[in-house]
Amino acid sequence: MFREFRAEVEAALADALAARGLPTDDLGIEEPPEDVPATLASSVAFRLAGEVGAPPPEIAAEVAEAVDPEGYEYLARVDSQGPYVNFHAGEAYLADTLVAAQDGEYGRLPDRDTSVVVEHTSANPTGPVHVGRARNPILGDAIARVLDFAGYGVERHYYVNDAGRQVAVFTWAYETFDESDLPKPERDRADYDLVRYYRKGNQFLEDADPEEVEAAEAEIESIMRGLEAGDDETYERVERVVDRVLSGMRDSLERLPAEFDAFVKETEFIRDGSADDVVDRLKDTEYAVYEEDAWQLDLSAFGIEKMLVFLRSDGTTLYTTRDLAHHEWKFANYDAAVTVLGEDHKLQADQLKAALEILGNDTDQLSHAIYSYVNLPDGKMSTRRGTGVDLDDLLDEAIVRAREEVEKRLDSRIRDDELDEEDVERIARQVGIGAVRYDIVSKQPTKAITFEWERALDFEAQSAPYVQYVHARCCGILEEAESRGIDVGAIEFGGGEAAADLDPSVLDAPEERDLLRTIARFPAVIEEAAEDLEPHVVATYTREFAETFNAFYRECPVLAAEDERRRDARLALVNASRATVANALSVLGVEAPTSM
RNA sequence: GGGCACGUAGCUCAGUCUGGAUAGAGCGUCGGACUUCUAAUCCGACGGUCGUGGGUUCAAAUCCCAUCGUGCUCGCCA
Repeated sequence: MFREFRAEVEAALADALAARGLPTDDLGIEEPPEDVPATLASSVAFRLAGEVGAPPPEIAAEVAEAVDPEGYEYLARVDSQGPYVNFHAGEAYLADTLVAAQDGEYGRLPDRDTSVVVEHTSANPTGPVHVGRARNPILGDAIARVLDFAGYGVERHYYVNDAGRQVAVFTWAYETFDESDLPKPERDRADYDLVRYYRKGNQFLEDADPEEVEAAEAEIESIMRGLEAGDDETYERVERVVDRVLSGMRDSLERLPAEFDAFVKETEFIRDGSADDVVDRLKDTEYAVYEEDAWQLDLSAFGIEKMLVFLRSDGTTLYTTRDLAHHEWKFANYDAAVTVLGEDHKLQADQLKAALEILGNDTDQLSHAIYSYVNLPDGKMSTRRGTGVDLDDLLDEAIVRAREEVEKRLDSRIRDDELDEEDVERIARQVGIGAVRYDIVSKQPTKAITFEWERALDFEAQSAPYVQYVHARCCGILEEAESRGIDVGAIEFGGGEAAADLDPSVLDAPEERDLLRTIARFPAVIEEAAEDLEPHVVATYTREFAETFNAFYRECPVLAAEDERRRDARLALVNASRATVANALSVLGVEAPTSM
């Protein structure tokens, strides 16, 4: 209801100002501090002081007087406090919020009939996913979920780099080295198995005799040429390695979970000729220059000083050339495209956008979500060098520690439900993985993260379990209600005749009203997170929500409420809370346990 | 060196885009609350030159300029 209320406030204030011939371009609508009872406020009086020639408090009082709440559904009262105009929501605001949030899909915004392709992760298929890379799928998946919940038609794509030097090196190494020369794999899975060849190959290229290296390089180059020429046999050799490594990486990603609608291969854009088509079209533009036998793009008109080579002197395309074809394909098939990238790809992303514009595309369709890398306290993670923490190890450790916490609490449980081994397993997994995911998704993407075990696996407040616990509490109350024969789903609202009819106005405790007001804001939080591609605002919201709910939980007994009307209203409020926190967690990709 | 990001309590972070009411949380420290719908919870105390210096403004953590520190980047790699 917050979004509706905000729209009413804007309209009412603009009307009042316009009627007095005052400018309405900046209404100064803001959320007041916590101790101010209003739902929204305006600081417009400051700006009008010069215009009107009166002190702001005087103007604020006048404006408050001039705004007419008549005819609005939720705007009940307007007053002023010092220089601020305060807007108060009426009973209908809270009552309608309570009703709306009974819907299990509460917070989902109306369908926008707009398709968005979210490309994320797209890690080179060279080995197991490590924690340094894990921010991408966690952020990317959350962005996809937020957009979906905000009413977009979302597809998730993983762009597979199966045409670059790295996979050529990999293919050569796989075909060259013998398993008996390799260390034991860290796990019994394809990506852990094959990465040994990749590491061995890279090590060889660094350390071996120059002659041997030269021979190896010749082989690697022939693989790259074969790919470029669309040679089927080479393609099959490479795919044999790529597909197997990728299947292992997918297993890791699915644990987060991060799943994809499509794995789009770079080689597709070579084989269907679209990369060549891009080259031909770029050559004809005024930005194209032929220097040192290579075709390049002068992007200085776009504020980019670095030249973009789009065709090598040997006539082969580059990653970016193929990515241009890839993006034109996205533009042809979707209304919008979002790509989640590490900050090290920032320049490349800018070049890509400029080149797409030169090719005549509307680049407003393309947004990049850029995040900073996750480093270890003593340096970078690298698949090639084998430094870094594998995502699987982090998730395993998280589950082990979560399990210890569950077991530690088993004895002291007040609640007399019996958790069996299956429950313990489930809770450990939900909490452990949720904690890792939440830790990463709750921070601004631009901020660098240094990975530390203890911090990533801290289950205390401001973590996933803190929020998950609220959900479990809601479920506990609702379950208890059901077991006492109260049909929460059948509680009806306002004006009905049954005794169980619910009257939201009995929710008059400050904790109840705070909770409803917080629930009312949820759809606006989704809207903001989707617009800015910043799911961390949803995480911030879940914390505020959990705090507000816990205050309610402390002060307002539900099942032991003084009378039935109050009990039923509170049950509805718990039901609304459950839907809100469940959906907020779902948007973050964090599971919501029904018991903990 | 050029470009881009980041710098808020001892530590980890919200708030910055869109300037506005005494700058908010958590961890840690100290002190309290379980015969109660789950204590992975709650309540209280302590803790801040919002990197620094200028500027714009009635008003700056927020905008502009400079500066310091950190990270990323500046391949016919991806």
